[in-house]
Amino acid sequence: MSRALNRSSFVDAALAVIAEVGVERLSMRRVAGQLGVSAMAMYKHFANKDELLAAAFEEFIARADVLPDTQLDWDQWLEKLAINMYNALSADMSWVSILGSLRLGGNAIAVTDSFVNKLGEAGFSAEVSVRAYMAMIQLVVGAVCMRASLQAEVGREGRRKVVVSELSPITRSYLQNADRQRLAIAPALEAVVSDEPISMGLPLLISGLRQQLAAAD
Amino acid sequence: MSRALNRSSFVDAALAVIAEVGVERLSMRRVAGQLGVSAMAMYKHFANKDELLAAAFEEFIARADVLPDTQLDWDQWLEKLAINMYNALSADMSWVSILGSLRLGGNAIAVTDSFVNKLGEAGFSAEVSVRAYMAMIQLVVGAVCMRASLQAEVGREGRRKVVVSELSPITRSYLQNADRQRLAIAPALEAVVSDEPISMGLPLLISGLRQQLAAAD
DNA sequence: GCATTGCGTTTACAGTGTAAACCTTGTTTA
DNA sequence: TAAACAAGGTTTACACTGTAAACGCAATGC
Repeated sequence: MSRALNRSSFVDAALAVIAEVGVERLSMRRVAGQLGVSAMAMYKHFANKDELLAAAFEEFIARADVLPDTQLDWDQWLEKLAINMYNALSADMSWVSILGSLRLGGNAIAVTDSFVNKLGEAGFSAEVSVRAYMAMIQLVVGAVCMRASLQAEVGREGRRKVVVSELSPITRSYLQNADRQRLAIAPALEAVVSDEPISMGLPLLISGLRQQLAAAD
Repeated sequence: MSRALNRSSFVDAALAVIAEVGVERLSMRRVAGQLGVSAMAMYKHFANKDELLAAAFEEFIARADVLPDTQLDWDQWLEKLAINMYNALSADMSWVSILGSLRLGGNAIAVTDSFVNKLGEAGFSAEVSVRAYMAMIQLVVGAVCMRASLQAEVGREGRRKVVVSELSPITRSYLQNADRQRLAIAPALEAVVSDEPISMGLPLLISGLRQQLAAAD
């Protein structure tokens, strides 16, 4: 039969399925069906579904092509990288639902390496660079998670009013001790939801790094 | 029969199941079994599994009791809050696997409100406060995600060597253009994994905020 | 006393991941 | 060349999932 099937055929098919129906609806049978092949065929190439997903995510990272132009200064480079990552993940947002259970692969680590290299050239120590990378990727991942949550929330039944009666006893008592019966913040939060979530932490992170660099000189 | 069953009985049972086997192995039948009741019983109290999970997470947040002592200064208060959140999520790490698909509830928003209030007292504008909150929670969520990933990775087959041959063509070509055949960063990364991931972004964020506060005066 | 309604039950169905055994090839070896 | 092997597919089977539909029973309101 179609004997050309190999690991990457299935990865391609998996990415196609994900683009179409999202990660959470990916099933072995569906991916196999994409290639007109039985589900069990994949088990000759992948130990299990998790391994298939990990491989697909690795390929996703590679294709996303997130590394910015090397000519940029470290701060712009960092910002661009974060935005690229955020955009890539936002476009296929269903990845977030399994980000926490994915295994890191070589491609993910290669990106880290480039980052540390770039900041190293700018005068940052390796340790600070790694910390900065962690912070950046945490911001990106967290932002995508939030975006997914907020979007689901908004899409469900329009904006939802938050009232104190919905709160748990613990939190409610806290609020009452704070002498407030209403959540003043709700409107501000809503205004912010429509903004790009990644634009919040990033400037703070970069300005913190600049300060650190200046202090070291 | 045990007619005392209500929404919160099931939430309690769900939290018990999660503590025992993790979120990803929670099933309606298992939760119901915990109460000696049929699975379908829950559908009289929750529209579906997602709603049950959302309710369980709300209760989880309330019980986590993350809000720090109000007497603390804003920076220490922020740091403590982030650490509390991180610890709470780390203890029941399986939440991360669905963090991206959870719906936000009143409890989550109440924490936001307290945060903005605290920073408001310290002289931050509402807008900066909200941004800071977003950044903080993104760091926390991202850190937990990373921790989960890294832990899974390390637990799988010991430390894994990263070699260039495992990389995708795209990434490999980037690395070669960068005149490097080896990933120098691997050891540094490994050294960092055992550290507390949340300790990286947080100081950077706080120092960025301090700078912003000083500049506003 | 009777209807209604709340809250459980059982049954059923389509879909899941994957183990086990099998079949069909092209390749290696005696 | 015959025999053995291995790669990579197939079919069947199993335990498990979320949940729709119909049913039953007890407490409540008229």
